[in-house]
Amino acid sequence: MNINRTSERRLYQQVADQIRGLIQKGHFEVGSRLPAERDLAQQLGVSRPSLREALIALEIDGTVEIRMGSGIYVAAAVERRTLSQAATGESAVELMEARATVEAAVIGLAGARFTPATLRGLRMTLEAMRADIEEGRKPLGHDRQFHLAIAAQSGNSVIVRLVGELFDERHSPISSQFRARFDTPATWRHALAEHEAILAALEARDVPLAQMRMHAHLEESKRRWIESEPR
Amino acid sequence: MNINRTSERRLYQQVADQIRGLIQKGHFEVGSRLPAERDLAQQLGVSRPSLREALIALEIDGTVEIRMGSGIYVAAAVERRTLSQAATGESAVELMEARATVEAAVIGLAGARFTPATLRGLRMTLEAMRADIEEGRKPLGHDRQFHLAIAAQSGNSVIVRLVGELFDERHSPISSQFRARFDTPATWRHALAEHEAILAALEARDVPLAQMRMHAHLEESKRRWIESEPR
DNA sequence: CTGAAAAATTGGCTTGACCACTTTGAACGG
DNA sequence: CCGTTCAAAGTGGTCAAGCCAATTTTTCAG
Repeated sequence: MNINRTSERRLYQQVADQIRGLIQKGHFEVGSRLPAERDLAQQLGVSRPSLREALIALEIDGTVEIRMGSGIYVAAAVERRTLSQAATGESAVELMEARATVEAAVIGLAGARFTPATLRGLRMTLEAMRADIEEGRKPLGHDRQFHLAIAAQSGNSVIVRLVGELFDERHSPISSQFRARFDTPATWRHALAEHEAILAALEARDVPLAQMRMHAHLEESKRRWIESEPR
Repeated sequence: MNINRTSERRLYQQVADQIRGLIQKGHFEVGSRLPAERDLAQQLGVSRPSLREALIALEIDGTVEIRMGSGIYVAAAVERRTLSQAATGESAVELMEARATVEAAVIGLAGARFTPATLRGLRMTLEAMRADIEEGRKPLGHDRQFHLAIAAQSGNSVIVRLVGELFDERHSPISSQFRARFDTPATWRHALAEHEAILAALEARDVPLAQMRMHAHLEESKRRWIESEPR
């Protein structure tokens, strides 16, 4: 039961995913007690501090409940997820589908309103995003800025709010694992390339193409999410 | 900078709170680097593993960003707007434009999934709406049901929630006058007729036409709203 | 001045140990 | 036989010290 030590993702994230998987596969009943920290660490092939870091992550997202002196228990809240089999994954999928539908439509609305100035702004945002990636920072903020700047061109504050809320939902407590699994330099580079394709279509004044590419971008994000899901 | 050791809260939670406080009080600038783990642990009077547990909690909730070999950085605060704050600066006109854009796109997504059974359901809803109007009741509930039933055919719960929230926003305190001005038998009859046109397009399996008519319906609603506005 | 290599810095992870709280079960008294 | 008590075992909570790997800074040769 060893874990790849050279992965880009931190060890506690891998361990947390592994434990989530074991719970969802039914290796541990809801409400039951997990093996003691010392034993579980040995079974998973990691040290106790690393296991504890994973347990804190699992405790924060409500997968597990830790009782001092007693043990680690599978939280009742997980029951919902177990019912629909990885409902967190599915809701993340639904979220990305919703974004694909809405944001493609929004480009249609914004359509003709793009000016050279706003296009320059978008390009600057993407350059900042590229710098983030190359310099090891998380480009999340500029990712958000790109999507919101496009929405803003609709001139409709309700739509801007909507796009922002959907974007932020990836980071709600429910999807806290989203970032952990999704956030690697490789996936960010894909996202950047797709952003640039969208911008290129906008610069060419080809609104339908920009719509298609926005849709494709969010569908690809969904696919990357699904494929990164631990088995 | 000592921490109460006999508290019931776990140490990592106390440390995480303390660091959040320091950031919020401005002791650490956004984007700046925090002291190294070893130093920070000593400053806070805890061991390095305990500090690391706190950092994981802070990393998960997005307060902090950890870069291997580089340092711990204060993440750019993603300001999360609350729903209550939603309506500031947003007009009913913008709301209806947003609905027109989103709900037309949703029909495209739901598209081929309409079955004879669901179409029968939609027709029944419209009959109930007609009955409401003729018998002097407010058809608001069936109006909502019609829009939500269409959204539900997308098979995407995020979209259903979205359409529902946008519908309900007409009735937020800000738009309390909406109903008073808009809610007349004449306008409801117009709305019903437009609903029936949408349904007819769906029954004819003409998705693009249905999209156009949904868009037109909500644009017409907006127009009726504007024209009824007192001058 | 430039660029590459070495040193210092920093986070990532492990081992081993001790403390505090909870549970368990056996001894004890009724 | 049953309930109580209390000590031992089990479990999470925390700490200390150290080594490794990635990054940053410094040094120094060209």
